[in-house]
Amino acid sequence: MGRRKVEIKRIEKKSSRQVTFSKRRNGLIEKARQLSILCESSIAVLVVSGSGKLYNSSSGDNMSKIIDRYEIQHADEQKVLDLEEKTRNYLPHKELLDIVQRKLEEPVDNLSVDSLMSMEEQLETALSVTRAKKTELMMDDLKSLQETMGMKTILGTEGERGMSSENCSGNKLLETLSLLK
Amino acid sequence: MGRRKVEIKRIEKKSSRQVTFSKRRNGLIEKARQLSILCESSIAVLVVSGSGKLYNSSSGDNMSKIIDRYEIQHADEQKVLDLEEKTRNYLPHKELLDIVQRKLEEPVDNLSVDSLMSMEEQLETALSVTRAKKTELMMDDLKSLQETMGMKTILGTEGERGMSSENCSGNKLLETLSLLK
DNA sequence: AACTATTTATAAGA
DNA sequence: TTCTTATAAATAGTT
Repeated sequence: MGRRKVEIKRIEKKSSRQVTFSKRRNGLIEKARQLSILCESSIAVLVVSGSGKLYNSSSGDNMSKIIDRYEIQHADEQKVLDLEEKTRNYLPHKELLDIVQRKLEEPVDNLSVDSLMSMEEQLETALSVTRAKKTELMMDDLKSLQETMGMKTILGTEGERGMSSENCSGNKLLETLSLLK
Repeated sequence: MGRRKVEIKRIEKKSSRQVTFSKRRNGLIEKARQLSILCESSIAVLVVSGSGKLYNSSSGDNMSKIIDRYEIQHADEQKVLDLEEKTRNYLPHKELLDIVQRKLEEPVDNLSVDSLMSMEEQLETALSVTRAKKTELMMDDLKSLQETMGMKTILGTEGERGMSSENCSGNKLLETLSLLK
């Protein structure tokens, strides 16, 4: 939509690339805003320019909420796959937490940016491992829930009486799952 | 761009809203893809429908990298503001870390999804506090760096010899800052 | 899921 | 950068 059709490939001329970047970025964000209003939805757009500058917009809800919603769905499932590798590559939890604890007890003046950055990294790992464990557990729950469901179908609706006590977390799980998909 | 002009306000008819949602969502994601190619940029689009379903796309780089880039810039600055409030509302670090440590030592079978979710929450707080402390320190460093810079201007380029040892983290800080904006 | 009349976005030029 | 305008592209309503 312009004086001529453009192929979708990198624009070589830097000045044109910059002008197009600015125009289309605004266009994209405006489209996001419209969609969020027209269809009652929450939309986040994050744009990182070639030079690393960040542009972002969120409509319908705030950015953190939208990103959280993404992470609920994706962060764990990826991380559970390489959980073992991660635990191999990082300190065991006990050691890690000992270190964090010692660090946080130090008076602020003795902390360096470097040590805090490293602590941040390690806490993130602890967090991702915790999340992965949670996902693991939820998957197990889901499996036994599905088994129970299957059994219910065979037994008819009266079968509920036979639900085993191991699956008592099913209701909480269902609540959680309804958030997930 | 259609048979008639539409006002940008919630579409009341559910079926039309759903059709428009689907068409415009695809349009938005395609626009993002084009922009990322035309202008060598990385773009994330996250869409949460009214019913809570998530659609997302990333082009130019993977979603986690783009979200990380956003969080480098935003997560901390907000959190440093209500750092005091947060530390008031949560367990002191030492206690928290004791609990996390005990929990992580338990055999997996004894962990419940609930306790892991709570641990996750608490680790996130520890993380945000750690980040806030880091930001605090960096701000302090920045201040003294600016003071040194000011002094250099007054003293001329030969003034470098006088840089105080407290500011030796300045170079590292500059590296970090260049990532931030 | 296709079609097409229109509107909207935007490429190039000023 | 901002505006103008010819044209391409997206899409609203229809089938």
